[in-house]
Amino acid sequence: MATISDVARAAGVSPATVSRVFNGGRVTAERAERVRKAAAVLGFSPNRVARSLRTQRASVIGLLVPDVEDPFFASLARGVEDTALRGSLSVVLCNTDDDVEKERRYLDVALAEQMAGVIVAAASRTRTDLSGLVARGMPVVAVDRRPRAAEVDAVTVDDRHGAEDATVHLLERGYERVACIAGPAGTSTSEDRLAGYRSAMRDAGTSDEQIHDRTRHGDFRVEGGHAAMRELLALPERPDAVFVANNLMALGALQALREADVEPPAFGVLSFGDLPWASLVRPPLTTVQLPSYDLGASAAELLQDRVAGSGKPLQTVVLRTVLRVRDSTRGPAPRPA
Amino acid sequence: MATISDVARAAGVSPATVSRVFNGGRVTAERAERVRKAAAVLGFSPNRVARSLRTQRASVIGLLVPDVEDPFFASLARGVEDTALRGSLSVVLCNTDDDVEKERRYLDVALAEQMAGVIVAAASRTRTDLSGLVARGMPVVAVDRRPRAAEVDAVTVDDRHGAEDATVHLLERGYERVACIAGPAGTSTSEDRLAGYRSAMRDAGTSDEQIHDRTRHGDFRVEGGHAAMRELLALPERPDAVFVANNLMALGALQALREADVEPPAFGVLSFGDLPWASLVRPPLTTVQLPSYDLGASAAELLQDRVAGSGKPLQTVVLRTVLRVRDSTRGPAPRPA
DNA sequence: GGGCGTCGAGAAAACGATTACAACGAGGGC
DNA sequence: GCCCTCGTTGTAATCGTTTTCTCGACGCCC
Repeated sequence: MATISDVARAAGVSPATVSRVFNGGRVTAERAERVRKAAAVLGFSPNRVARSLRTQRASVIGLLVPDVEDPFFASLARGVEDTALRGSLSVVLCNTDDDVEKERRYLDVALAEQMAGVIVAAASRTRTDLSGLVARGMPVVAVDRRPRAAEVDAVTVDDRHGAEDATVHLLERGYERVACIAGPAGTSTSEDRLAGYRSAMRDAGTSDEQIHDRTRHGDFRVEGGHAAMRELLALPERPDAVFVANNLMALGALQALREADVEPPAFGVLSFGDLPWASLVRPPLTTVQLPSYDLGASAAELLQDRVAGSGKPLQTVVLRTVLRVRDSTRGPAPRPA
Repeated sequence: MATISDVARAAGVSPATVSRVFNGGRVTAERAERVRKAAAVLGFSPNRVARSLRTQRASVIGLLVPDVEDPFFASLARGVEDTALRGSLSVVLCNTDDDVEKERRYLDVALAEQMAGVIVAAASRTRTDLSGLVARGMPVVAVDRRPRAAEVDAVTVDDRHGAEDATVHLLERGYERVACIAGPAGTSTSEDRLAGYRSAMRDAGTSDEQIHDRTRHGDFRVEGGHAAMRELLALPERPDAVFVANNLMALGALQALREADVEPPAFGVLSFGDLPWASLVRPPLTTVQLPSYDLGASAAELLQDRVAGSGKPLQTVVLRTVLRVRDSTRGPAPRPA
């Protein structure tokens, strides 16, 4: 690779001048032209590593998600990447597997790598520690999940209302014993969605004991949804519908239902979080659609502002969910009169 | 952040000694201990940017895929990331959208960023140009799709045989007019799969004209599959089964079938490339399972070898596909005798 | 015409690590 | 006892940029 000095020599100027040409310094038109020509001939493009070292700012941001194989986070990642590209930032992808230790190691890398900033879907609301980054002046944006300490910008969805609306929908459709497969304790999304479910159930007159009995916690993964659904089906007072707190667990729940020969919509199924194939499953699945792409895009925009040095006060952007009603919640079989 | 000199001062040694402690140089045990203690106290970890500049080698690799929202590439990305992590490399994610120009820009970034290497699922077999990177000594591994110029390592699947087996399966199940929704011309995966389909059809005695008439090209995306399926359904001699060359187009094809009230398995549907929900669609979809994760993992391993300076001759690793038979190809309705 | 402000360009000092080289001390062989 | 060798350590150069000075030239105003 040609260096800035090579270009300088070829154009008969100093390296400083070349740098100024590429960074918008004041250079006479004639010299700038000579530099540009020389750079083109030599195929020069500034070494970003050296630039980073000097400016103490990289053109790379980190994106920490639990698992990019989850369609929700894949879409979010896509939103981040598209937006970052427009700001000529590169995105380093990190899968944390919701493992706080793994997450911590990645955050250390972000520091050592002098990344321009980090977007993180925190593995744990209480145990994820972003204060080290913040203290060292690294811009951080929380996405999807709120971290406990509120010292960073955040982009989330309105989990609580989304879950409440969804649960109300199930009740309105005539289901009488609506169960809930919640996420793991300790993530804000899980807790908020559970809160929404509970709130709707209480409003409908269900007792706290019943609500508690009909709630299971999964791990936001297929297997967890499967196991939780089996437990729910084994209850003495078997539920007739389930609100599942994320897409992958809904997949597991559907499998469990199929194994037990229980079919929607006689048994109502509603997934919080869309699935690309939700309309193809028979019957098509009612879902709460999450603006996953926009979540990523907004987070990336917010981060870019911070990287550029915006001094705005911290903000939390909350995006809306949309209930997409399909056949899986059409209503229970009419009861014999 | 503490620098190496800070640590050196705190430990009462020279920066060189600190560096040696961290890079396996010869240092007396007593001093090494002092250095480690000082580093721990100061929370020091070597600045990777400075290290990269000095050693001319980064700890970041680029991963260029068409679209990480495609479950196939998401899984592949996951394989790359997991493997890279073990070698303490970070992965920069780049979505090319199969756009050669966008891909070229990303390759330029890889150079400017001095990345350790690049794994690329080439946007085009003929127009993707990796020679610039290779000429500058950057390790490159092609994944999933073979580039034309064979001067790089590659990890692919056995597309041709997989497609041939799949087509044979459809024929064996009694379908008589097996159509094909192929990918865009110009990618090796598309061409190899089409070749496999053709080969099986010819062996079954189908004429080249008929084969040609029953073939449509899509863009590897949902919409392309949808459009192609509609065209196929409108043929005067309507096919009774379709071999779809990738997962997303299969999704589109299924939608088109549903809109036309055509149901598998009376109409056979087989997807090349798995879908996480293939078993949930009714009827469950027969697929050719691709080792997407392993594809990524192998590519990352190969790249790490190269980064470490392995002088082995170039290699191409070909992974096997597995035909996963499900109900969508159970066979056509028995014909009236 | 002199002083002053402005603008452009170059020299050189960072940024924080690695590493070639030289220096130094100790130990062993003769 | 001297010299050679070997193993550790420190000094300083280096990677390729950006950026702060400094300097010179130029133009303008009084």
